[in-house]
Amino acid sequence: MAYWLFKTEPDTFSIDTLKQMKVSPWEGVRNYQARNMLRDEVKLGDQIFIYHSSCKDVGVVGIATVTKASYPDHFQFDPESPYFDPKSDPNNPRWFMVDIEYQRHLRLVSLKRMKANPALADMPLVKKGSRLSVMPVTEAQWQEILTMTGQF
DNA sequence: GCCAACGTTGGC
DNA sequence: GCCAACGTTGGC
Repeated sequence: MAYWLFKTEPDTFSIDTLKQMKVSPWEGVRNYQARNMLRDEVKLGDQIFIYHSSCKDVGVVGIATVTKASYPDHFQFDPESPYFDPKSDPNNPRWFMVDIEYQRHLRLVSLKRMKANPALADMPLVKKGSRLSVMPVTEAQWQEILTMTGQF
């Protein structure tokens, strides 16, 4: 089982939205590096930190698990969707997604605190200019962030 | 294949 | 809302 961090803008889709939906597709990832991980590496049962970006309280806010691995993101073929990609070929889809299930909220671990923690210095998240929206998390980083919530 | 122009991300 | 940093596009 592997660990990941998924970014989302809470104004669009928050940890609370996920809690209400219980299970949701993680659609709309339109970045090749992130796509490759969603398509090839994120597996059933993997654990995910949900991270809120572009908002007042930026940071890790909860945990989800993968309930369905890698399948084509159908929104890429929907002209009405903001995630529509006219260049994607239905016979060879460009974008993939997974389904995730809400597990629990965490007390906010802010980006500021994560940046200040040397144990997390290798995370793409804390590096200047990083825009990766799906990233791997090592077991040590996962445990460190859990410890930082103070919830045990 | 280079790289300038452009659009987007995301913290602040 | 600003803007630096980044990824993508497309002309050549």
